[in-house]
Amino acid sequence: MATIRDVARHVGVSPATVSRVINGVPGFSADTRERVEAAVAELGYEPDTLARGLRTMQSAVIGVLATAVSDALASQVMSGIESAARSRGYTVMLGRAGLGAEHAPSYLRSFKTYRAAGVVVISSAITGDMRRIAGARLPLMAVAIRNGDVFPSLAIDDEQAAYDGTRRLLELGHREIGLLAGDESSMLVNAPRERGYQHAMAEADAPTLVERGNSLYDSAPPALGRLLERAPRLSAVFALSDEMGAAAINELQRRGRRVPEDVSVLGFDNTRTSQHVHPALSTVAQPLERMGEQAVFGLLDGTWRSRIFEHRLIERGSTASAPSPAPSRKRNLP
Amino acid sequence: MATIRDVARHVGVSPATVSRVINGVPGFSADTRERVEAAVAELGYEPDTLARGLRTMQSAVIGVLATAVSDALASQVMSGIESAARSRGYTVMLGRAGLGAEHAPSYLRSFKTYRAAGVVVISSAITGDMRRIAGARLPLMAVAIRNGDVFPSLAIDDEQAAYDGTRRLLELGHREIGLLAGDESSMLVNAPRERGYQHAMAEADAPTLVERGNSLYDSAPPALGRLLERAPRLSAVFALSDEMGAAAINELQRRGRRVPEDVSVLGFDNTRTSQHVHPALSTVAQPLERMGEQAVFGLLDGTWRSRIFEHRLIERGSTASAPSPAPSRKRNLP
DNA sequence: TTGTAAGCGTTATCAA
DNA sequence: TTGATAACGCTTACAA
Repeated sequence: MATIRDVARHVGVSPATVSRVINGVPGFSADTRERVEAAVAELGYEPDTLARGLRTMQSAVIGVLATAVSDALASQVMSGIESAARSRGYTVMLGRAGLGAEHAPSYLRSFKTYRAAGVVVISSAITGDMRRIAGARLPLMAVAIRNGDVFPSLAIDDEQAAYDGTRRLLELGHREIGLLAGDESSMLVNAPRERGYQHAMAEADAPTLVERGNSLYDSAPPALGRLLERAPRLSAVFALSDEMGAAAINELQRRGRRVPEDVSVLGFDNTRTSQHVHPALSTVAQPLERMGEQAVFGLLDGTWRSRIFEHRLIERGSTASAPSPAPSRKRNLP
Repeated sequence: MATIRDVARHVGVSPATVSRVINGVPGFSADTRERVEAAVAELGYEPDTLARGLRTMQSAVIGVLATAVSDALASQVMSGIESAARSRGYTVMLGRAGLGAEHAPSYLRSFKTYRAAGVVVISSAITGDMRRIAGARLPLMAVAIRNGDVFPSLAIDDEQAAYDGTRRLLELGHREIGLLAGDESSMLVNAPRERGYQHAMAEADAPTLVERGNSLYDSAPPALGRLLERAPRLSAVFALSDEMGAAAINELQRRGRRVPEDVSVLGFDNTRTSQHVHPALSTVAQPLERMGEQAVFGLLDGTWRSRIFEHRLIERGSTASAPSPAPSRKRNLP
């Protein structure tokens, strides 16, 4: 591999001059510039990132911390991160924090010693510990989760979004709406969503009905079972994740209920999973890729301030008007 | 951030000694070792990866090149890569090559200047171009794709796997089995799979029936439509990707056919998508995570030789015996 | 068992 | 407009 000295020698200038040309630092004639560029091309010279990073005390990497790398939501955010990073000439370093964020410290240390420009943390909280490890040089920014001003984040207003989703179901004439919530470990995103649901239901004077899964597919059927046991005639299910929403659709159909004719299902997040069921899952969308992009731009431009993104209700085939209630026997008695 | 000199000064030894202790290079007393370790802990010293990499001419990073970051198959492989890398103290650098591998060169160059220990390329071919850019120092290893001995890879025997899948469908009594194939751009994995299908069908003297999608969900319904048009009474569909398989199940049900009672559906890859439909998709499984792990171990241990992994048929709810043929009118005529 | 010193490939400072 | 030089933090001969 050619070094900057090789190029310098080849052109007959000093390494410093070559460096200036490469980095666009003023201080060279148009002539030398051309000759340097020619030599760079001819020798196939690539600046050594490690040496440069050592000298400048920073390198062109963005760290990413996801709870699980094969998670659909995280994948979509990462997709945005990658494209933004690439557009700025940065590369992405990937770390899996684990469900309890147990690997976060070691990855953070690693990112720090690589002199990463910043780290985006996907849908898990930035703890004081993490901040302390990262230190002043390494800005952290959370995506798809927030906690007031405790840490900088790019997220939607989960409470409002869940409120809007519930409202829509209510508007469609549903009253018995079951909530498939996530587990305690992700309270920062689940609690506000639950509040949004509770709020809308209270406003409409409708009875609330909550069962808890863990946001993953397999947790939904049993939770749905419990919902159905408590409210056999429920006409809508609001799942706080698309995986649970997809599972709800499938489980409902397995139990002989039609979706959306008998019961409507609404999901959350708009991950690709929502399009992999039939009928396709209506869902409360977060602009995940855009959030990923903006996170790296924020990190790189030094404007790592929190921002709230617009959520959006996407209605696909899984939601419809509530079925007109079957005539109740009692009332029909003369 | 503390440097190695700070630690040295703190202990009252030379930087060299500290370095030796840290790297376990023989040449220090038990006593100094303890004192150095204490100082390291006290100062919170972390060796600078960049400086170390510059000096040793290599760094603890593994590059990953995926066609798309948010792809389910790639995600699963990456999951294995991450865990193997972490177990060896390596970090993962992520690159998205794009469908036509258009970004592969630039990422490869980047990985090279970071002095990565190796690169794993997920389900796309390693071209001569890529090899040339990587040079001798940067080993490349493909996963979930292969091409004889043209490049080193970890993959299943796609032809045999598709053959086995088709055989199983045949054993279940199916004869009219439609194939939902992928597109030309991924021929290295699709062609052998198609051959496997053709081979099994020919052996059984059954008519072949192929329509092409692009491996993604949305491409399947139209392709399935064409299949159904050509063979309205087909009793099984073999999809060469789980997304297409999932889509086939949903589309079949939408058209009023029961799965698996009327038509069986078999998928390919065993990505998480296969479990997100109802009935759950039977599929030909590749050990994706394990392949990812083994790829990094191979890269790191310098044994980057091709290896064929065992595929496995996973039967879930989407496959069953062929329906007994409805009595054909003609034959029933006396 | 330990220390000295050189050098990895850059860039920044200073002088020309 | 250019060049010499030092320094970034580390490892590794080589010397003691």
